[in-house]
Amino acid sequence: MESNLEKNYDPKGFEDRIYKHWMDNDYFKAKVDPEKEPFCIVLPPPNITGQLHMGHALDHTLQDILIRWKRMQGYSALWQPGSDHASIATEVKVVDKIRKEEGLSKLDVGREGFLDRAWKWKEEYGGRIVEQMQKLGDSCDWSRERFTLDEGLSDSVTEVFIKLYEKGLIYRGNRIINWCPECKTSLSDAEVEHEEKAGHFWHINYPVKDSDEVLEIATTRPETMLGDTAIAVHPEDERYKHLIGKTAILPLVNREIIIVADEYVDPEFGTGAVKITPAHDPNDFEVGLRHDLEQINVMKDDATINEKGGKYAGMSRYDARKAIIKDLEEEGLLVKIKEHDHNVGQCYRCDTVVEPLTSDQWFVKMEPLAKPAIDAVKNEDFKFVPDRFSKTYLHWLENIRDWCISRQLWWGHRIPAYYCEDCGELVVSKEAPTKCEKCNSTNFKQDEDVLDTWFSSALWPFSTLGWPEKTEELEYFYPTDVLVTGYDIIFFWVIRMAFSGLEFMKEVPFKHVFIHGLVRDADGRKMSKSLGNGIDPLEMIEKYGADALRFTLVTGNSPGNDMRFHMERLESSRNFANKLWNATRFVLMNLDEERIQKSSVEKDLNVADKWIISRLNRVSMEITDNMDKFELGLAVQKLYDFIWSEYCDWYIELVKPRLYGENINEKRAAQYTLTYVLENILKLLHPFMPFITEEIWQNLPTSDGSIIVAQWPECKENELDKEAEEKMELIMNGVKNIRNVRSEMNVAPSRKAKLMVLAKSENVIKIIVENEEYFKTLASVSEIEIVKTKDEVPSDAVSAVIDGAELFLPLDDLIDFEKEIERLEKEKSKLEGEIKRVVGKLSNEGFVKKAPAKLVEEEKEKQAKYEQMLSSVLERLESLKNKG
RNA sequence: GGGCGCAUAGCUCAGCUGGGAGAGCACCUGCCUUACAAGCAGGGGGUCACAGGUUCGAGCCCUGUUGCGCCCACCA
Repeated sequence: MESNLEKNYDPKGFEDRIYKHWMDNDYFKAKVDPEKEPFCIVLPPPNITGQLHMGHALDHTLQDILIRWKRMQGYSALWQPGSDHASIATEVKVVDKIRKEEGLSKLDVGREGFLDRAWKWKEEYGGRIVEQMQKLGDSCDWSRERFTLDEGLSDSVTEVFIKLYEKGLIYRGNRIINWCPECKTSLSDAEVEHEEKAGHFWHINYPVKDSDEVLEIATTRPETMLGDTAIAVHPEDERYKHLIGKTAILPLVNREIIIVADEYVDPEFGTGAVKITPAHDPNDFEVGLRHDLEQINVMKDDATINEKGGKYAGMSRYDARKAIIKDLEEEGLLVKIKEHDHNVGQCYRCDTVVEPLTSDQWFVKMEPLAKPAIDAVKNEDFKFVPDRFSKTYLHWLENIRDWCISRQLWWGHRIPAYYCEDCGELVVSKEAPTKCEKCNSTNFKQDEDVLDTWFSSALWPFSTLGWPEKTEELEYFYPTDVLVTGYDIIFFWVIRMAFSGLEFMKEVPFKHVFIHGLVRDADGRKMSKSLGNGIDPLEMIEKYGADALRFTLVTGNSPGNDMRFHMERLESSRNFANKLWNATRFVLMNLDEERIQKSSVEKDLNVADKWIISRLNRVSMEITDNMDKFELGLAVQKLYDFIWSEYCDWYIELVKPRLYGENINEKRAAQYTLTYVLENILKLLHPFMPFITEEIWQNLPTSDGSIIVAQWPECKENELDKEAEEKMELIMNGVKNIRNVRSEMNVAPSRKAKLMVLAKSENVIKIIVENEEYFKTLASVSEIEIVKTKDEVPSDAVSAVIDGAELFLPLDDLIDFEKEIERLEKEKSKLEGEIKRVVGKLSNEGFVKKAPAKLVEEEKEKQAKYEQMLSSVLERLESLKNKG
């Protein structure tokens, strides 16, 4: 038959067309279908600011594999897409754009003006990443695409906020929080990255009031002394006991500060005396609460010193640090400077060093929410894959602190809280109240802040399905089945989805959390913009095709582990696609009719057909099993080996004689099997390489519709044909051995040779004779002669010993005896090694007694086999040496 | 300070419940065999980091050591 496939594999020629075909036919649309089991994955919503990077490519490939696989298994499979408004990232980008294009600041354009521009930005750029995802082949149900700031999701955010508030789990308070002076907003603990940095320990003397004594303290951030309101010592510290309750004079500022006793102080560390700055240090804040200390915030929102800082006002915190050190030195109060490494918190968005400071913010009270989330993992209501990440999860939840959710930004969900402008009454509600219940005022002002981006992402698994409405989607698809994400966002997202789902749906949001690692560059470095070492997945798709990229990302990758991206691997994936492409061309070229019914060829299937079908069945069982366990890398490796090494390298070669032969029945059996196995290969490969499999599928005369909805091959143990597998093993072994001998003896490939077979077993002889053709075509054998004894074999023959038979190739003058002896010696020592191992095992009483009987039996068979083979080799050597 | 991961062929990595060490790339030899040179056939190459232990049997389980990496943490 004519093949419609292009001669060369060129993914660019069909990937976009295929994607369009899927879209036009609504194959990604998931319906609520009571006849089917639901399967749902929610896409981790990419930021609208984002471009598709390798991390997405990996993350999406894994999800798409699972979704396509389940869809083929007959589930109603929903991959729920959408994007995240990414509060900070987007706001920074838009602010920057306004500044560049209009020369205006955020305040200049005002809240409304800013939001207008931000939405326009979203309209313009928010869709980019969707197009990029489509290049990769993501089979999301795009008709259900959501955005964290769209109406429905905003409703669910408000609903959640109000419910938590009414339950007393959201509160507003003055607490110490992480402040980013660059983004000018508060951050949650998760949004601060800690990095060990070289710094200094400055030892400073604080004079004790009305005495000659000084108290030496040590600090890493001298500028915060402007806000000191106490010094703390350990209550049992003999050195300082007499000073407790006295006051010290804060140098430079000349404020009187109290000396308190607090268990928090470690007498062994530093000088054992700690300056306390409740407004700029989380520990000091706690100490301050215990001792009722004043909080003096000395910084503005850009981390410059404010008016409370006296002469240092207006300086940046670092300039102030220098100036203060200098002044202390001049006053003789600087004792010493020590090198000291310490942890510095940095903003996860802009890397600016975060300043802890006290501020009025909104918080979620975490402890009551964390508990069910902890239990859920302990009770295995949902599981991490691999399991070790449950430790990370539990550790974070068990030590969780309240979550600061308010952000001093405009792009996001505005907090549904209103203040009476006359009496200050706070009202939390969906709409602005019309009248103050306390003072009857009608002047209300909404809270200026927006919510942490992750507050809305936390609701993603149910908000996207329609919650708080009771939609049929929610009923059907929740809880979702698998969440696929990188280990780096367990804290940000997984944890928050877990407790949110449990709180509002009373059920875990997903059954499995499938964790993957990072894609690093070839040198193992993290891909990053600043290093410029990022590899653009779109460029790779352009050059090698999406299938090759997907294949590369999933092969040899085990769950939770980082991987390095190597171009050579991408090339080898592309080569694999090319291999499949060409195999298909071969099949298509050799078909004569549209469809061959199995029933019409069943009686003509030969050992090769039965073998490849049995192998296909076995492999498909194993692959399904691997996929059930999320071992996608193992599954795809098996498939690769089966397709390349068994289907292409062996089976296609095995069918050629029949395809080119005269016997029509034999030919049809071969044609049937070729296409049958190919079809199933395509199905098994489809989740991994969707484009090429679809392109080929649609060019097969035997296939219907789209492979995306074809049925996943299911197989049972009893469909395996062990006899055919064993027979083919013998044939392939023989062929391999003959090839090996010929190659080692430097026999020209064009030279045919007679094959003489010496075997005890009639069955072995029968198999070899029946499959004479294969020896002829695959091993350059001219004819086969069965011999009864060695005497019939010419002395100048080379031999190969396989299990059950001895194979001889009489090569007349071509024999190099020394070489042959050398080869046989090698064979001999190999066999001796094997025998030694087996005998060692079997002579071990413990093994024979305790190992499974089946295993012992197998070892015994091996021993007999090897000994038989060895004696053949020895005889052969003997006769050669006699000759020489 | 706690927790976790990694160490297997020259390179990058697989190795699922313990039962004769694998792949890709690289290397060597021979092949343009009418699907494929992005290919075919054959080959070389590993004390599975180290030291103990459990076991009839350990790359795999346990203990310890070393090296590398990551995460968490309020010692100023």
